[in-house]
Order: sequence, then C-alpha cells, then structure tokens
Amino acid sequence: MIKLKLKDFDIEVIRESGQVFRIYNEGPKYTIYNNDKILFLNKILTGPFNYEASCSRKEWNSYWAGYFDLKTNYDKYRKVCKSNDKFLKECIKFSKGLRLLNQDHFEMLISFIISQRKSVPAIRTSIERLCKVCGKKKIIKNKTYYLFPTASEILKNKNKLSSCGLGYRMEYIIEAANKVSKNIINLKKLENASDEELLDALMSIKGVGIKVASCIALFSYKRYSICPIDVWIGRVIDKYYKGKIPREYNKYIGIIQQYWFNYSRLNKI
DNA sequence: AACCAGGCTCTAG
DNA sequence: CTAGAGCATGGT
Repeated sequence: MIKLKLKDFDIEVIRESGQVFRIYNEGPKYTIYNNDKILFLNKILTGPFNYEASCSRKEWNSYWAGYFDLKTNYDKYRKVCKSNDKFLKECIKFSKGLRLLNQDHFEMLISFIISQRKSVPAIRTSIERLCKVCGKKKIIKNKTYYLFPTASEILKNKNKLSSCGLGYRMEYIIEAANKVSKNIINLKKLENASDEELLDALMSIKGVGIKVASCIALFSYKRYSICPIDVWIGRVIDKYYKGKIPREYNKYIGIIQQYWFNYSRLNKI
C-alpha cells in the first residue's frame, strides 16, 4: 500500500467517462484492470485527489502512472478552449480530474466492437460476461477476478460466447481474434504507424468502422488528434457548433471530445 | 412497453 | 458514390 497525492485525477470521473468499461467501485474502493495487472485504489476523502494504491511505488511509477497518463499535463490541451466557448468550459469544469487512459490494444478492439449500438451499461455487462467465460482467473485474498481474455482464449471458448449477449457482433469478435492470433494484424507494431495507416488497418476487420477504429486509436494509441463521432458527439456538434468542429480544436480534438462526451451523456443532452 | 444505445455492413440506385 | 434498411440484445 502506498499513499498518493495526485492532481487533476479523479478515478470516479474516469470510471464514468465511457472510455473504460472495467473499473469497478465499492464505496471508496476501486478495482482497475489492465492486461494481466489488477490495481486496488482507495479514494481518501480527507482531501481532493488523495489516494491509497495497492502496488509498490516503483510499480506505480513504471506502470500505472503511464496507464493513467499522469505524465501528461492537460493544461495545454484545455487552453485551446476558445474564450467565447461557454459550453466547452462548462464540460471541462464538470469533468475535473478526467484523463485519457492508455489501455490495452486488444481489449479496446474487442470492447469497442461490442460497443456499437449498445448503451454504456449494456457494454459493461457484455464485457464482464466475456471475461468470466474466457478470461484467466486470478484469486486475490480469497476473491476471484477475471482478466480480459487474449485472442487465443476467446477462440478456445468460441462455443460459450453465445452466453455473453454479443448478438450479431459475435462473428465480428471471432474474426478479430482470428486476425490477431494469426498475426494478420499486429497491434503492437501499429504503434509506429501513421494515423491513417492505423485506422485503415483496424477497419480491415469486419465490424470495425471509422467510429470504433477512432476509439481504439484514441484510447490505446494516444492519438489525440482523432475524434470518434458517435450519437452524443454528433448532437453536441449540431447543437453547439452549427454542425462543424472549430478548426482550432483539431489538434487535440480527441481530448476535447472526451469532455463533450462525458458531459452530454451524463446530462442527457 | 416502446424506444434507443460510444455503428456497421450490404444492397440498391 | 450516397442513402437506407437491417441488425441482436439489454437498459430505461
């Protein structure tokens, strides 16, 4: 257990922000997964941004700080907000402590294939079932935790997938797992690709269109200039920006849209 | 109980 | 090339 004083970091805001589906909370205690690692994080209520983490200081610095994108200062991104843009200012204020996580490539690929035409709560349910059915078990202090499955683990348990509520997306997921396990698509190697190459490679998978590919690029490849446009962001652009994203926002639009998304979804705009 | 969800594919024109 | 139907299922 280590104590942390963080700034500009709110695990609850991050949990609800629609970029991640497997952060669980019971009271002040949060459980966070990435790859084969599990972290327990306690929010200490005596001060804002005070936490207690279950890992060592060394593991925090070398692994989790990167996952939470804590080495990036978001001030410079927020500064691009135009002075007359009251709506964005309100969104940023609403989502104090939001970060863009650096999540596992394969988990993002499968999770966002599942996400199409589902609500966030429904996505969580499907992903949790998928992990229980296919993922490795980890037992910590007598409690069982399930990791997100690898491609080969999904293929090994193909016959059980129908219990995960995946609907017509099931065949997409099997194809994606196939392409990854046969190395037809190398997710690690795509880290070095240009934005366009990355999106094209991802969209060569059936069931991955421009929106899903953009989410994968933004949430696991740090592509801050890519903007996934879904129903919520579409409504925001129509309502507050006359159907067009201000050009000044293009460079960091990935971060801006996350503020838009979080605000509009939670306030049902 | 309708309606909609962090959309995509496929076909018709 | 664009427009539109069809898609499985769960939350609200």
